[in-house]
Amino acid sequence: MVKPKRLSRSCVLRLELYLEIIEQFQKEGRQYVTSSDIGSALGIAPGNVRQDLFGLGSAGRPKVGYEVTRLIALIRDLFDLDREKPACIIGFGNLGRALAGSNMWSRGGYKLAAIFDNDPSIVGTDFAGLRVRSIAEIFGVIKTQGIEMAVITVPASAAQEVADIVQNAGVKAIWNFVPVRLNMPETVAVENQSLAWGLITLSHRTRPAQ
Amino acid sequence: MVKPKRLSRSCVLRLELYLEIIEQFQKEGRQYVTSSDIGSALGIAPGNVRQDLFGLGSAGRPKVGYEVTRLIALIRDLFDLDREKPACIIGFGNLGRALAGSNMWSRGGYKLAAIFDNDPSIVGTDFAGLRVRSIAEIFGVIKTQGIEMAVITVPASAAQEVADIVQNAGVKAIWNFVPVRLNMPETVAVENQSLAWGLITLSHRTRPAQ
DNA sequence: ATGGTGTTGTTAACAATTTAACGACTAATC
DNA sequence: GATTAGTCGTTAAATTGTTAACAACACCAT
Ligand SMILES: NC(=O)c1ccc[n+]([C@@H]2O[C@H](COP(=O)([O-])OP(=O)(O)OC[C@H]3O[C@@H](n4cnc5c(N)ncnc54)[C@H](O)[C@@H]3O)[C@@H](O)[C@H]2O)c1
Ligand SMILES: NC(=O)c1ccc[n+]([C@@H]2O[C@H](COP(=O)([O-])OP(=O)(O)OC[C@H]3O[C@@H](n4cnc5c(N)ncnc54)[C@H](O)[C@@H]3O)[C@@H](O)[C@H]2O)c1
Repeated sequence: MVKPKRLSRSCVLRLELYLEIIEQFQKEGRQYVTSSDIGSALGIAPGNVRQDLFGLGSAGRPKVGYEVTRLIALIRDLFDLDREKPACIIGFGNLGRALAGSNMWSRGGYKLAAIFDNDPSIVGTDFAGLRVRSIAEIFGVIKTQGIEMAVITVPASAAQEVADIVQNAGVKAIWNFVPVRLNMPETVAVENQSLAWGLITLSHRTRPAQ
Repeated sequence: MVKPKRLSRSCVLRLELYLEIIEQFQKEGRQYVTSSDIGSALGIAPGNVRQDLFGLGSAGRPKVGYEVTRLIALIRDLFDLDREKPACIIGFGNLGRALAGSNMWSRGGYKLAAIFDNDPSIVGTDFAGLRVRSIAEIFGVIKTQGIEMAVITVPASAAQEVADIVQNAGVKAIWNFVPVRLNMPETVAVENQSLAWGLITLSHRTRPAQ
C-alpha cells in the first residue's frame, strides 16, 4: 500500500531524467537496469536513485536491477503520460511554430489539438494536419474539444488577456512562455518557461572569480 | 568581509525573480523597496527575501527598505550581467529565430554576436543587422570574436558534433536546446533547456488524484 | 528630545533533502 | 548445498534550505 507521498520538485526533475535515460537503455535492448547504470549515466549517486525509485513502489530485484518496462510504466503513470490530454498553442509566431514542430509531444501526456492566432494571414494555414484557427473561436473550441492545457506564445501585451480567456474556458494548466507574471487563480497550474533564467544562470556559472 | 559563499540553485532562481520585480519597481519610479514589497509581489515570505539579500552584502536601511539602484547593481554584478559577453546561435530554424528575436538579450550578460547555419538558402540572409554565416566559418569566428557562449538549436543528429567544435574553439558555456545529453568536459558549463520538463511537470501537477 | 513604529540584519529553530550505511535478498559459482 | 558477490529496500545521519523570531536601528510625530 503506497501512500500518495508528495514528491519534491527536484525529485520530479530527476525522475524525468531517469525516464529519459531508461528509455534509452530500452532502445538498446536492455531488460534490466541497476541504480548504478542510471546514476553513472546522469552523474547522480546510485543511492539517491534507489531512494527516488523507492517512493514509486518497488520494481527491482537484488543482484539484477530494475525491470525496464515496469520502471518506465511506473514513471509514466506517475506523470500521467499515458493519458493524452488535448492541448493548444496560442500565438503561432516563431516560438509557437518551433514548439508545434518539436518532438517533445511524442513522449505523451499531451497532444496538440488546436492552434490559434489573430493574424489573418496566419489563420487558415495548415500545420501538421491542423488548421490554425482564429483567436475568436478559442473559447468554444476549448470547451468542445475539452482542451486542458494552453501554451501561450503571444506578445507580452496580449498574454494576460489570453490567459483570462482560457481560464474561463476551463483550462487546467498554462505553459507560459511570455515574460509576464500571469495573474491566475490557484486552481490553474501555471508553469512559467522563462528562458532568461537559462541565460542568467550561464552568465552566473561562468562568472570569473573575484 | 563577504566570503564567496556558494548560492543554492533555488536561491539563484529567486534572485533572478527579485531582479525582475525590482526593475519593475524602478520603472515605476520607486527609489526604495522593502522585503515585503518584493515578497508579496512574488509570493515569497519577506524573511526569505531578506535572507537571500543578506548574502549579497547589505544594501538596506531599516524602516525605509533597500535602495533600488544599489540592489539592482548588486544582483547584476552577482550574475555578471554588466559584462556583455559575445554569444552565438547555431541553427537558425524556427527555434533559433525565436531565440534571436527574443527580448531576453536585453537584460544583458550576453550579446548576440553571430548566427550560424548550414542551409545555403539561409546562410547570407540578414537578421537584425547580423549576417547568418556558414557553419564552416564557426571555428574561426568564435576565436576571432572571442565568443564565450553558444546556443545550440540544430537537429539532434548534429548537436554533439557542433558542441565538439565550439568546445574546441574555446567556448565557456553551452545553452543546449536539443534533447540530447551532450558529452562535454567539466570545464564547459552546459545548461540543458529541456522543454519536455515543462510539459511533463504540468502533466504531473494536473494529474487526477487516484 | 522622546517614544512609537516599521524594517533591516542576524541568529536560531525547524523542515526537507541528500548522503551514507547496512541488512536482506537473489543469482551465480564451486 | 554452501559460499560469494552484487544490488535492492530501508533506516539513520548529515547536510542543506526554509521559516520564525527578535534586537538594533532609522524615521516620524509629538
Ligand atoms: N520565454 C522566452 O524567453 C521567450 C523566447 C522567445 C520568445 N518569447 C516570447 O514568446 C512570445 C512570442 O515570441 P515570438 O518570437 O514567437 O513572436 P512572434 O511575433 O513571432 O509571434 C507572436 C504571434 O502571436 C500572434 N498574436 C498576437 N496577438 C495575439 C492575440 N491576441 N491572440 C492570438 N495570437 C496573437 C501574432 O500574430 C504572432 O503570430 C513573445 O511574448 C516573446 O517574448 C519568449
Ligand atoms: N528544447 C525543446 O524542447 C525544443 C523545442 C523546439 C525545438 N527543439 C530542438 O531544437 C532543434 C531545432 O528545432 P527547430 O524547430 O528550430 O528545427 P529547424 O529544422 O527549424 O531548425 C534547425 C536548423 O538547423 C540547421 N542545421 C542543421 N544542421 C546543421 C549543422 N550541422 N550546422 C548548423 N546548422 C544546422 C538547419 O538548416 C535549420 O535551419 C531541434 O533539435 C529540436 O529538437 C527543442
